[in-house]
Amino acid sequence: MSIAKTYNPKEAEEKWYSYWMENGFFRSTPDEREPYTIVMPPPNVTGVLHMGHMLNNTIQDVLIRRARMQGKNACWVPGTDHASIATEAKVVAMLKEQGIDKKSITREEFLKYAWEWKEKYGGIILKQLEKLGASCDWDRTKFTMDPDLSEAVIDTFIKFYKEGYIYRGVRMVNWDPQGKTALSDEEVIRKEVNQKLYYIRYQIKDSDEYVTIATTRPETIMADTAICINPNDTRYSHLQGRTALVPLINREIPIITDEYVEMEFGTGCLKVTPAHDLNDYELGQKHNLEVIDILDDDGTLNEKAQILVGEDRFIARKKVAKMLEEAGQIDKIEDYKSQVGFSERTDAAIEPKLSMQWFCKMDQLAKPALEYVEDGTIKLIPEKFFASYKHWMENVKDWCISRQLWWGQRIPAWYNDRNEWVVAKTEAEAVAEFESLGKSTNGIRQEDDVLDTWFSSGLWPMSVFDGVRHPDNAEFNYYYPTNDLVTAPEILFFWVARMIIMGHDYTQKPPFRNVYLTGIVRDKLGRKMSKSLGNSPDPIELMEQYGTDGVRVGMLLSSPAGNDLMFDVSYCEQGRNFANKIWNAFRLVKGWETVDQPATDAQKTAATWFENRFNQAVADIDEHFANYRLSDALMSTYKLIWDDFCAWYLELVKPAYQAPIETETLETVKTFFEKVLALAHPFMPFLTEELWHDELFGAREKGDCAIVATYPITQPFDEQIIKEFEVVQQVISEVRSIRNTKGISPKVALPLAINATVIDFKKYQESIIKLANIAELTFVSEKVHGAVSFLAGKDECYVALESNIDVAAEKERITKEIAYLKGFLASVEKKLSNERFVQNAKPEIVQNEQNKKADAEAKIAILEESLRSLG
RNA sequence: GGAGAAUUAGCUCAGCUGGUUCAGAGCAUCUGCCUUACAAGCAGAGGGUCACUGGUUCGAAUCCAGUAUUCUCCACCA
Repeated sequence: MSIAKTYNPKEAEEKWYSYWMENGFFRSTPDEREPYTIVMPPPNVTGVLHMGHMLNNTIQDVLIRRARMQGKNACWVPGTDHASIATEAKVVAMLKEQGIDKKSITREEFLKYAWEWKEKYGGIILKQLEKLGASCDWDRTKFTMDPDLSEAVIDTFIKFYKEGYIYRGVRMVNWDPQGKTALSDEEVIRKEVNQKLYYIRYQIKDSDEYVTIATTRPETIMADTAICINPNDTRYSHLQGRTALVPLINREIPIITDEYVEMEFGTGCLKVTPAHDLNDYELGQKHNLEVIDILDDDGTLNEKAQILVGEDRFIARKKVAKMLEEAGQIDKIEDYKSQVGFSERTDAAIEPKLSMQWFCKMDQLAKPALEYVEDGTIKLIPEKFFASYKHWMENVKDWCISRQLWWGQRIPAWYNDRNEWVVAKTEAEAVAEFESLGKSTNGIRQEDDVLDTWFSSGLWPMSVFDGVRHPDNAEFNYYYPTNDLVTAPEILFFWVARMIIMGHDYTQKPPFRNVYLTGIVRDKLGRKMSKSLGNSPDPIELMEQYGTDGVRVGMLLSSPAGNDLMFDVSYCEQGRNFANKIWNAFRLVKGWETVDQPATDAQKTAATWFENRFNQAVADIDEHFANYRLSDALMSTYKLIWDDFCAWYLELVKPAYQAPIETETLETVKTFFEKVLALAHPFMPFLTEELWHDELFGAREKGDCAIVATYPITQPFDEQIIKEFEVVQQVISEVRSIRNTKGISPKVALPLAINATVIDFKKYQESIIKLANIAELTFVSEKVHGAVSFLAGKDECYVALESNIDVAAEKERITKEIAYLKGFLASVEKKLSNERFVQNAKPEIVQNEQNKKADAEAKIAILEESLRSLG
């Protein structure tokens, strides 16, 4: 029976994914085996698969599949994140398209829309992961707003509150005027922006004098409550204690002094606007200044501004500047570059805003989380991220955890009509709490505050096993701490640090042992792949085009941990080609007729070599996995299969055209084939499963699948055998090379004579004849004259050509080689004659140099002899 | 403004605590092959002052210092 000439991934992919699913191979329940657990970083519920997910989840799948094959109880928990602000923004936009304003509907109505939307569009990404071959335990799929997970979030809030980590207060926060919510520091992205620096004159009261200040934000002058100068600044000493007038509105403000003001910057005078700048706020606190907040939640000016009420801050900026100019109160305007914060999600310019919010105290919580990484309990891979992790942990500020949104877990705080409040899980408990405090419960209500998404995702490794609500449950105890976390470095602080903090606070254990930080997927030009740039290929299309296995291989081929991946479709092509190579190797074996015979000696020799080489490769691969060097592990697998298995082993045992193969050898080949399929399975699950079930291997028992095949275990191997065969390979290559350079067709069989003094070539006689196409192989003990010669190791080989050899060319070639060896020898001798080297270097190094010397001398002697014999 | 990282073949990257894994791999390139598993292939070949300048050392791609270029993270100076 013949099979297709090229591998057709599509069919295999559909067939085997549903087969795995139906037979429960992805499912995990606690048992006596060692668990191996990964919780998937939950993609946003609104997300669609992009190249970053592709990389991330391929890595996780490779790890989980390998662990499963190693006999561990592998559990990969998938899920999605409600992504509070990002999702709410999308729902708001959707409603807007339908002509519905968020303000016009109630919270309950909005949430109804949001849930509908989530049901409709949410989780597309999980479906897409199936195409990738992700072997998640889908029965465990979680969503961060599932009732049990939400309850865990509320419980945690209350616990942290009781432990004193959570407090409520008025602080300067990052305000997103578009999302109309507070943000944490981590959600603010700073970008350099070209701005104008306006030099504005403030008149001194009862005088014709002016003081000039420099600001980038003239629209905030109406909120000024002081002018500040450095007390040491003699230029302005005469102004101390005077009063200035805010331009346009002529409000009186004091002139104060503080060393905070840099004399060199601008004019050395600072306008103090406590409501709209963090530093000014602190200055205001210090000097007891009034706080005038002239901005509404949406970034428009309110009535306190007195002028331009209702205008957006950026329009107001221009208008104020114009009005000042007309009033002659602008000295000059300079171009100026400065850092401005933008909302990570809405990209709106952040407004520092004084606001009542909930905060989580971080300093104490952060300490054990830092220790875990410091003492190696948790390993960051690659380690280079430790420095910034440490820096963040040591400088972490309190975390603003409340968001003025609807989509998320509502903060369990209850207020009465006097705005007194208690923290309680239910209204009933709140009532009881109020009463026990002797406070009114009139008008009891909750505010429209929800918790930061990262507060809930921080619990993810615990909450997916219900470990927050029921820490004693068997599943949690079995699977937690999880093993590996695979995620992007961007969210090291957002997410990883907080999981460690929360995990420790609950369990006194780390939530995972290893954090594998993947790189960013970039295009060939080094640009980050993004939708807006349009430089990202559609992963689904890629999989259609190159096959899922091909794309998986392509992704991994050049992505060492933590390094960015310069993605190019040619990698997928390489992956596809590799899949095809395996497919065709299989076709070869499948096509053989058999004869009931034992293996020949040559076949046995080949099998011995390959077995040792295989074990060597397994050892390599194991080591690469231990170091999380997946691309190296893949490359070792790739070379083992392509070069050693296909190009050498199969060629060695391959019977002549239409000749049958010995049954014993076929069995050996099949055994090896299964082993290499097992090695390749984590990388190429579909192809390997497809071949695994081919009738070539006979009928498989139920459950005998590549997905649960035994992953090869490191076995001892004989390096000598491998090295010896390398010399044999060298002989074969040299003969081929001679053909190539002399323009002799590969079909022409050549005679070969070997003066074997080191290697037992007799053992490989047949192999050499076969692969180098040798007409006659003789063993000689003396130099063969008139033949092309070459050295394989230290044994000389001769190929007698029919035509006379080109003596001049041979001489030149040999002379060149001698020259090279002599140069090499000279450098070795120089070393050895250096007393300080002999004295200082380790004995084995010196011995090595001596070996090199003897080696080179022996080779030179042989070559010089050859040269002489050429006349 | 601070911190970290990178710079090795045309491209993407290995190269651990200095010395036979020391100048490597894959891809690409070139030459020859439609050899009956595979042209998505086979065989062979070429290709690098290890960014630059110094230093340490018997010995440096490897350690140190400086320079250049690039990247990332962190940081509230109007």
